[in-house]
Amino acid sequence: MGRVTLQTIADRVGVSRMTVSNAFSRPDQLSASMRERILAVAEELGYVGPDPTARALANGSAGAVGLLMSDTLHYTLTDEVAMAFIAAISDELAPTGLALTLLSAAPRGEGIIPARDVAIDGALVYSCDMTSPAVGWLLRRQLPLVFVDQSPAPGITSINVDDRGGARAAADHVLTLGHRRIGIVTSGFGGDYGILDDPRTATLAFGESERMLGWLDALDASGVTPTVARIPHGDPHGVGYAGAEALLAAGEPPTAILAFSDAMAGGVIRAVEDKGLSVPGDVSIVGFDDNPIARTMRPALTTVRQDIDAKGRSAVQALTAAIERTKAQTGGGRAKHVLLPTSLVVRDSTAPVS
Amino acid sequence: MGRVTLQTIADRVGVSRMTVSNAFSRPDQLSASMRERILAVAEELGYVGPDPTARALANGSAGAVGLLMSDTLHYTLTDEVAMAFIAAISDELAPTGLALTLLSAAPRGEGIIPARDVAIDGALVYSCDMTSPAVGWLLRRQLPLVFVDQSPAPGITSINVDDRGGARAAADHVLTLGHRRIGIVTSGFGGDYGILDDPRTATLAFGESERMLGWLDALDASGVTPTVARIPHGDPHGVGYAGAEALLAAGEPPTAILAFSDAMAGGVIRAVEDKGLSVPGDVSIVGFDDNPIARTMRPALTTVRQDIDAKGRSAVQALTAAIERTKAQTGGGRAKHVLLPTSLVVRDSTAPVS
DNA sequence: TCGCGCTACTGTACCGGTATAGATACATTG
DNA sequence: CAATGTATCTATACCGGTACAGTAGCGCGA
Repeated sequence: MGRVTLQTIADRVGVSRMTVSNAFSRPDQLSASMRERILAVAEELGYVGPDPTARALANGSAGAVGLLMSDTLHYTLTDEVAMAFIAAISDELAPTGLALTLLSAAPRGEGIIPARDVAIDGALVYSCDMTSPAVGWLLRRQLPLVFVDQSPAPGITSINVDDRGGARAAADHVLTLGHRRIGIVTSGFGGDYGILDDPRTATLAFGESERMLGWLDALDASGVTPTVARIPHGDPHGVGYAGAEALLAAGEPPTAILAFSDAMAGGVIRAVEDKGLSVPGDVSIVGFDDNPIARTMRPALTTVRQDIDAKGRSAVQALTAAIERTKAQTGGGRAKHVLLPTSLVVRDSTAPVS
Repeated sequence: MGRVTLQTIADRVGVSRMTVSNAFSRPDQLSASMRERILAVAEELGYVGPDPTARALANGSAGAVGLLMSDTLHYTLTDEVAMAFIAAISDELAPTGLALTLLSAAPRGEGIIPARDVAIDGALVYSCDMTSPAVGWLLRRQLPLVFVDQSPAPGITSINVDDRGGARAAADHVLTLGHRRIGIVTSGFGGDYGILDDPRTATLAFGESERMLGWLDALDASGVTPTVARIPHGDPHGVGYAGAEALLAAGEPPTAILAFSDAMAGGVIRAVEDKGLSVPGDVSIVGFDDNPIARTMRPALTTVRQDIDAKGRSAVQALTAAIERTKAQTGGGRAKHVLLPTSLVVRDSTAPVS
């Protein structure tokens, strides 16, 4: 027995296929009694409802949006901040009925490239390398896109966080506490590793670079030159640990360390304590993100808070708006560039220099 | 100007639409020179490739699999264990070219139910309530399904972890250390809350119930009756904290506490220490899952390890196999029921009773 | 010179729906 | 009672591809 389609039901009931379609998709187009008859027969034949694929083709919308994340999907998926972002997205997406499809940027497979071959109505591009082929495909497909935590591109709506301002606030905070020997621990793909000679000229990823600029804004203004340790991307705890070790080994140890993320700050704390120093007694530490773990860490971590929920929600709103516009053929609708604020959250990992 | 389709290109090149289709999808079906001409024109017209939706309809496969998670997608997405599971899934899925679509079980939207309306080739159902309408839709759609961390259902492949055996090992461990006053902290949706009179008769979710049985297997065998605190589902840290508080307040405090998860164990540790007791000096604590945080916790957490990576990979393998079978019309292919092993990992949060 | 097989391309019929413009029959109105 | 609605259902033409069964042309062996 072949598959049950609208036609199967139509034949059985003795009406046109269109009427059956209406019974499911536009109930106001037929009489209640007819609708009931049709639904009864459908039920009897085990028909679940119009086939999503066929429906998608006919009315030109897939019912899903894509989420493209960095090549290292695995790392991203074990990162609390990224997860909170996805959670916010899914919350905001739920009432729209759109599903969220994860697109891996690294097409390890043969010829199948999700960013090119998966049916979606639009996509969020989160913290990706612009030169990635996956981003290229999305652009070529002319899909509505929203860039998040990426270098804003002309014509494409972007949602960013004031990383620079937040980093500046973090550095100002330790400066105000009297610290002058300040270390920085950061991490990323490619570029230079180890103790950086000149962090201003180093090749850094977008977010990393913004935070670096913020830290340096404040430090330069006070005439302080930080020691910067940059570790290859990897497990954040390990990265933070290695970074702190490098800083503590390099000449006079810092009395304050600014970390690229809270996850890395956790490793920094551990390394400092393993060295026999106390936090914040001997070394003050500031993280970034206000990861949930920052609050449960011991000592509770001073950090720069970004509103991840707002980030996810704005991104979805911008995307759904763009999808609407595309559907309505309303051409323009200029790309917006949103910058969400950050704020310093002072907890127990920072103290005046002793 | 309308949209560019195969036909547009065909007209332009002066060949049939089928030949253009072959140029993209079956290069061996035409001459290299013709293919080049076609690709050149396609490039010129800004044609990206065959439309995924149309292709999906024509060859009957969507190129994506669904992942249905519990109603509280938000909580799930902030849970390290669930995330590690997703990461494993996406790793295993990558080479197949299938994308992963997140299906929310709770359709807050108007009439759109992702589990019914999104185009997928099959789905993983992770730790869901079987009575959830979303599961019902997936079943009715006759999609290839794999159940993970759920009560196995006849005819549906399931992947489970030996929760019961693991819990038994955890309980045996503290018994061996000499503990006799043992507390249990668990949590879930619905059912009874507070200190449970009889944990055997309580209404518990599947995973919760399996672990409970395991703990009781061992404790009963030693004639030990545990005190069980069950807290409504929520932030695991808070849940663990509240559970431990309840145990410590209830009569003679336990010298060992078994927690439903590592995340909850974190809250338990904090509550115990806040009470002025030391871990493991006064109270030994065992978690469950071997969450990455278990290792970085202080004291490092003794826990029951489950191989989440294997869980995700087996689930994907089972699902892709089922999808293959469906495509090949190979009817049967009996449902498999996989049970992955667990193992006790002893760290610093347990010690002999003093 | 005929038959054969091969390559390269075409024609047609789907995949399973939806939009839109009719066609009917019956009720309403002046 | 004719004219106009209006609620219901139907016919047809897509949506943008792919499968499969041709057909034409050509090299080649006998």
